[in-house]
Order: sequence, then structure tokens, then C-alpha cells
Amino acid sequence: MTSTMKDLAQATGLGLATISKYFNGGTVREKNRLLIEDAVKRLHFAPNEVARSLKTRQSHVIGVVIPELSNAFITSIISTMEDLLRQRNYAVIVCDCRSDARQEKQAVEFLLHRRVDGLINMPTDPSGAPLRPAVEADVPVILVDRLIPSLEGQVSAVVIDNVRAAEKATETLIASGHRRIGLVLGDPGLYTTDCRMQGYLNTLKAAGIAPDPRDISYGNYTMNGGYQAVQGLMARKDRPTALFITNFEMTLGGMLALQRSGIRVPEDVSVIGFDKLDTFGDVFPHLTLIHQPQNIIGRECASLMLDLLSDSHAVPHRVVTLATQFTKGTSVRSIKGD
Amino acid sequence: MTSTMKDLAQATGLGLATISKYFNGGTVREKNRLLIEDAVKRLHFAPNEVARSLKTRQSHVIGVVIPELSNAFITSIISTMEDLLRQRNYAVIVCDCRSDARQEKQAVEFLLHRRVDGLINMPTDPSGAPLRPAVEADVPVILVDRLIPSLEGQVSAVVIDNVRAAEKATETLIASGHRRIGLVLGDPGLYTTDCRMQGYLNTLKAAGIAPDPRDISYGNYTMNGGYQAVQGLMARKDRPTALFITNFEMTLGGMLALQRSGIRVPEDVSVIGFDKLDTFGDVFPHLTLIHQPQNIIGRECASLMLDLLSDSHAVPHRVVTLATQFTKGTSVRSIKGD
DNA sequence: TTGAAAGCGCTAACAC
DNA sequence: GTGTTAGCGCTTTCAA
Repeated sequence: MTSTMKDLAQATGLGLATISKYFNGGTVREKNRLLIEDAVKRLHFAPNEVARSLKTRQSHVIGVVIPELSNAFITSIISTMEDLLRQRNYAVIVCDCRSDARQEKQAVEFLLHRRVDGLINMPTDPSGAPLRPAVEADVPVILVDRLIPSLEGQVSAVVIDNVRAAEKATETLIASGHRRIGLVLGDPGLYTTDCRMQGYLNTLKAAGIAPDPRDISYGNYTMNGGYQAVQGLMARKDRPTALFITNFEMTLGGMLALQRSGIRVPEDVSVIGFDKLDTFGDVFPHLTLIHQPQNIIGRECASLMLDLLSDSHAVPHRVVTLATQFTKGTSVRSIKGD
Repeated sequence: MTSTMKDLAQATGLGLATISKYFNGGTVREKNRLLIEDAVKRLHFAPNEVARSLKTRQSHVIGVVIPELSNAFITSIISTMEDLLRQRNYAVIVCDCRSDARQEKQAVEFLLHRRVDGLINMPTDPSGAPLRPAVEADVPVILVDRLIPSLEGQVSAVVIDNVRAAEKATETLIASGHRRIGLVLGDPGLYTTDCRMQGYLNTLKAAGIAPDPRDISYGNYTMNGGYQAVQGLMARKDRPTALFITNFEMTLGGMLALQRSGIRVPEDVSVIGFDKLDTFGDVFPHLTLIHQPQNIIGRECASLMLDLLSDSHAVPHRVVTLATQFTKGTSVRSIKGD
């Protein structure tokens, strides 16, 4: 069925090497070029990437290991990354490890066996153990969204400035006179959770406000979790006058909880939410938001990977820290007493 | 760096073929097995899947082409599919074609060049043109979620019974006395849109209710779209007494619109929504729902593909139609007059 | 510029 | 059971 370069050589009367050169950007006599192009059409030839991979020792495949495919933030990043990579003829194999460190390890091994040229990983295991074999095999690794201290200098990374983002949100709230700020976080122990909490605490401290543990709630980065967390925070008598919710799903859930309890934003409580995602659109157009530029993160990953691939040893590993964006809405009300 | 079977042969003093057989489930003398296993450890050997692919003419890669990675319904399916496939040592290359037929065509070609063993496609182009090359190359194709009439018999498919699902929802509403039922659909012309509308119309007709075009609204399958559609439907004086919203994002948006306008469910309007998705959890626990079993769809795709792969010519192409599930909540109120 | 030939790492006859 | 050998389809010296 499928024809090979050998067939092309035969059909054109040219040598195998000439055909190969034609496909790899070498100079071929005009006459022969035409000859080849004609034969390609007639024989429906398409180069066999597998054979090429074997020979060049480059699979032109990038492995992507993530904790959860069903997460809009993640897919949003992968989507632009995949697009860019594919344009450069790199395929992306995605492995969803369901936030399980063992599965993550297996996924990396699976990909290594397939001789991926590079690995992009939003890590589940904070120890970095699953990535060890990749580092040893000298396969370039890019961490996304979460850093792994023990791998410093051995891998690249693309993250956002979580601490600064949380500081910004908290500062904004404090500047509006709020002193009791509810914080809704993801799971404790997660890199982003810790950073965002840190930013919150930094700012509170700087403002001379003693943090109240009851104002901090964990919503598991899910819509349901956000719903419950906000409900819990707002059920108290001395409830916060403002909320900072630190991811998209939880923001959605939190807003829903507020609406359902008849708590108005910003009249009854000020809110700063997190992230914007295309499929969900602007259902809360008035919301003040911190958001991560998913497309830039994706683009950065892709180009960083392409860089590393072009010259793995010349390019030192680096950590790209991206700023978050701030969208001012009308969900924060000033309660400054004066 | 990486060692080869040749290295193993050398290290063990065995022949290449024995090593190969060991890895392919052949019988090897106990003593030699140990010898090999020891060498594998020492040399960190892992079979080169690329070379294997070249030889066996099986890439052990499945290509997946979808209209949008940032869609929770789609990723939910892919997630279970990928899991199952990877367990069987198949890798999944995902291509997001951004609902663009030209990109879809390119994606299929891209995958074909990489010699994927099979293709799973949630088609954007209803003509089936992008898949033609795959069919001609005898690469098994599975359509998901949407059928393509012109490809009948040449490809397999996994879909849900959209017509029946919409009938069920509409019937439920009618049985509760509703005669004015707002319908929120995806883009016109999409397979699922058409089917769901058909089910709605069938049921209305059977009940002797003349459909009112003003009760049908298109929400683009997005949260924003659902928000606006519901808002539009409910803004009318003679607004519907019930709504059937036909996907997850739109249901979310629609519910939000209702909450924000202070329209109570089910007191002021009855609602049947669509789909459940894990990351979003049960934020509307009281909602009556039609939902598609994403995990079953994914599993069905994976096993169908494995079937086709095991014996491509013996297994005829087939269309698997899955029933949707119905979750009765309390969002439908009976307004039967008596 | 072109062609002949070697070989990437593996599998599968085939003979032992 | 095991080893020898011939490719899979391609790239890449090296000579012409």
C-alpha cells in the first residue's frame, strides 16, 4: 500500500540518496525535483516518520505528563502548546496520571521507552522521583506550573509568580479597607497552594493584620470544593468581608454559593477570583480577577522545549516565571472607614 | 547511553534472537532468563519502541483528533480512553483542530505520516473528507459523538442516543404538565444539535403541541452562550415554564442566569440539564439531568479500537449507540392543572 | 549534484 | 531453545 523512497527511486530512476536529500532540504537539480514531485503524487508517497526516527534518533515526539486531563486550566495550556509543537512537526503524547505519583512514574517510563525527545510535566510527585530517569537519560524536561526543588538546575520550568499574584490580590483587598479576608486554596501541600498562601500571609503581615486560620479554607481546586469552602467561610457570624479564591473552578463554585445564599457581591462581600477560560466565557464580567495567561504559558513551554531540543547541551536549564494578569472588575467594594 | 539488544546479547553470551524472544513472550531457558534479567538491570536496557515499530509495522500509537481540547466533555472521554489504551501499551497522540476542518485534515495527515495504528475522531467536518486518506490507507477509524453519513460502513462509531435522550427529557417535562418548553441547543448544523432538536420535536408532535421557534435558542455549547440563551428565553412575557438545556457548560451558564435574575427553580421554571463532570462536582445536586456516560464512551472507544486492531479485517465496522442516563432531581415541578 | 552501501535496533524466518 | 541472517524505510558518509 504505502510506497517508500525506494519506490520513488525506482520510479524516477534516481538514487535513494537523492530522494532523501530532496526531502531534507538538499539541493536537487530542477529536472529531478519535478521528477520526484510527480512520482510522489502518483505513488502517494509520504515519508515514514518511524523509519526516520530510528535513523536520526529523534522521535519528534514530546511527552506530556499531567495530573488530570479533565482540568480546564491544564488543557488550555496543552492546547496552545500542542498547536505550536505540531506546527514544527512534533507530536505530543499526553499521559494523564490522575494525580497519582506511581502512575506518573510509569507514564514517564512509558514515554522514555518510546524515545520521546522531551518531556513536559506538571508534576504530581513533589520529590521529582518520576523524572529522575529522564534526567539521567539526558532527555530535556520542562516543569509546568509547579517547581521541584530537588531538580533545580537539571530541568527547566515555566511557572507563574504565585506569591506575587496572591500578594497583589490581598493588597488590593486591604487597600479597600478589608482586614478580614477569606482565602480559598487548593489542596494543602501543593506547590501553588503553598505559594498563594505565602503571598496572602506576606501581605497580611506587612499590613499588620494577624491572620486568622478560620479565614483559610481548602477547596480542593474543584467547583464543589469552592462552593463548600465559601459556604463555610460565610456561615460564620464574624465572617470575612472579602474573599480571594485561588482557581477557576473554585471561583465558579464560590460565586454560586454566594448567589444561592443571597449574599451580594460586592455589597455584602468583596471577591477576587482566579483565571479566565475561554469555554466558560465571561459569565462573571464584573468579577475582579487574577488570571494566569494560559496561552503564554503554553507558548513558553513550546518554545523553551524547541530551544532545548535544538541544542540540548548548549542551552542551560532555566526557570521562566510569568507574571499573572489583573483584571479590575466591580466585585471589590471599598469599606474604608472615614 | 541507551543499550540495545545487541549489547544484551554480548553481555549474556546469548544470541540476538533469544533476547528478542525473551521480550516477546517466547520460551527461554530458566538459566538464560536470569542471565538476561540481570543484564537488563545492569545495562538499564529498555526496548526501543521505534525500532520495534519499524520492524513490526505497528506504531502502537493511536491518533486522536478533536475539535477542542478545552472542553470538559471531550477530555473526560479522552482521559479514560487514554488510560485504557496506555495499559495495553498504546500511546495516544492528541491533536486539537480548533473546530477547523482544514486543521482537522492536516491533523489526520500528520498522524498518518506517523503511521498511527488507528484514528479516533470527534469530527468537525461533517463531510468526512479529512478521514478519507485514513480509510484509504486502511487505518481503522472510530468516530465519537458525531456520525458521518458518507462514511457509513467504512468506519466505526461510538455515539449516544441523542434523539432518545431529548425525547426523554421533553417527555418528562410534558408529563409534568409543561407545554411551553424552552430548548437550548449547541450550534445549528452540528450532529448532536440536530439529533437533540429532533427528539424535542418528535415528542412535542406526539403530544400534539405545536413547536414555537421562539422557544428554541442556540447557546454555542458554551457557558456564556447558555447564560445568554436562557436569559433571552426567560425575558419574554410568555416565557417557557420549563427548560431543557443540552450540554454541561450551557447548563451551568443557564442556571447562573436564572439565579441572577432571581428566577427560582423549580418554583418559577422547571429545568432539565445535561451532563455531569467530575471536576465540577455536584454543584446543582437538585438538578434533573440527562447525562452521557463519558467513562463508558471512552471505554467503548478503547475496546473497539483494540478489537479493530487485533483483526482489522475480520471485525466489521459497527456503530455503538449508548443510552444516556437520567438523574431525577427536584428541578422539575408538576404544573398539571386539576 | 548524485549513487552505492552501511547501518539505526529490532523481529522473524530458518536452520541447528 | 537457540543462533544466524536478512531486512523494515530511512539518513548519511564517501566516491564518483
